[in-house]
Amino acid sequence: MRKPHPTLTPQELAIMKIVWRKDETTVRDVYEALRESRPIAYTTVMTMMRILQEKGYLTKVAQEKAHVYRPARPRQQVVGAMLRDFVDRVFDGASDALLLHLARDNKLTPKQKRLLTRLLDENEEE
Amino acid sequence: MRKPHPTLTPQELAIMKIVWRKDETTVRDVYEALRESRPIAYTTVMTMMRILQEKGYLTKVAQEKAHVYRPARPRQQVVGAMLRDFVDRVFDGASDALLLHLARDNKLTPKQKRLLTRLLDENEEE
DNA sequence: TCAGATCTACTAAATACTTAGTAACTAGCA
DNA sequence: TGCTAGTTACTAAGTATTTAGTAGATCTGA
Repeated sequence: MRKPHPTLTPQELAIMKIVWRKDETTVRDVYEALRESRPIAYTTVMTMMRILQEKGYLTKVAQEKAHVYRPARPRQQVVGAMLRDFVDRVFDGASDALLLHLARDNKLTPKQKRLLTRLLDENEEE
Repeated sequence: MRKPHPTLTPQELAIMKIVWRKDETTVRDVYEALRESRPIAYTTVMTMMRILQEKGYLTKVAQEKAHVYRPARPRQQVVGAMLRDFVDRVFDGASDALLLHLARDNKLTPKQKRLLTRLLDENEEE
C-alpha cells in the first residue's frame, strides 16, 4: 500500500475527472476517453487506476467481464483539498491574493471583476 | 539546458518566493531562509538555483564574493501563470468553479462569501 | 473446440524532481 | 606562508511519477 498523497498528480487527476464524470467505469472506458486527447497504452491506464485504488481514490469491484471502478471520494472533496494545497503553497494560505489575481487577469466579466474588487476592498477595511 | 517547464515545481517555488521577497540574494541567503523551516544542504540550494537560472527564472551576476541572483520575471507574472495552469488542469479553465469552492469552504469572512455568491449568481443569469 | 480478443497481475523502465557529495578555487587571517 | 571558511562547477544518486511490456486467464464466436 502506497503512502497516501495529499493531492492528485496531474495524470491521476486526468483519470479521476473521467471517473467522476461517468461515476462508474472500466479501464477501457477511461482508456478510450484519454485516447481522445493523447496516445496512451491500455496497460498504462490500468496501472494508474490500480495506484488510485491503492491510494484510496477508487473502489474496485470484480465483475463478470471487466472490473468496475467507482470514485471513493466525491469530486468536491478531492478538488477542494487540491485547491487548499495550492493556495497554501503558492499564496501562503491567503485566498485574498488568489482572488486578486483572478480579478486582474482572468476571464471574468467586467461585472464580476467589479464585485470581486469590492469584495477585496471590504476585506481591507476590516 | 533543461526544457523549460510551464510552471515552477514546489521546491523551485519555495526558492523563488524567497528571492522575490529579498529581490537580490546569494545562495547563502536562500540557504539560511530555507533552513528556518527544514533541514537542507547548501549544495542542494545551489543546484536548485542553477536550474532556476537555466530555466530563465533567475539571473546570475558574478560578484567579488558570492554570485548574486535576481528574479528574472516578476512574481505576479509567474504566479499568474501557475494559477492559470492550475485552473486549466483542475477546473478545465473555469474560474467560476474555483470561486465556488472558495465561497464554500475557505477562510473568507461571511460578508465576502455573500459577495462571492452574488458574483456567481449574476454569472448564471447571463 | 479453439483462435482471437480482452482483461488482469506483475514487472520493468523511462522521465522528472529533489537532494547532496566531491574537488578545486579564493579570500582573509594567524 | 599556509590554514580555514566560503564558494563554485560538476557529478551522483534517491524518490516520485508516468508509461508500458509480458504472461497467463477468460470469454466469445466460428
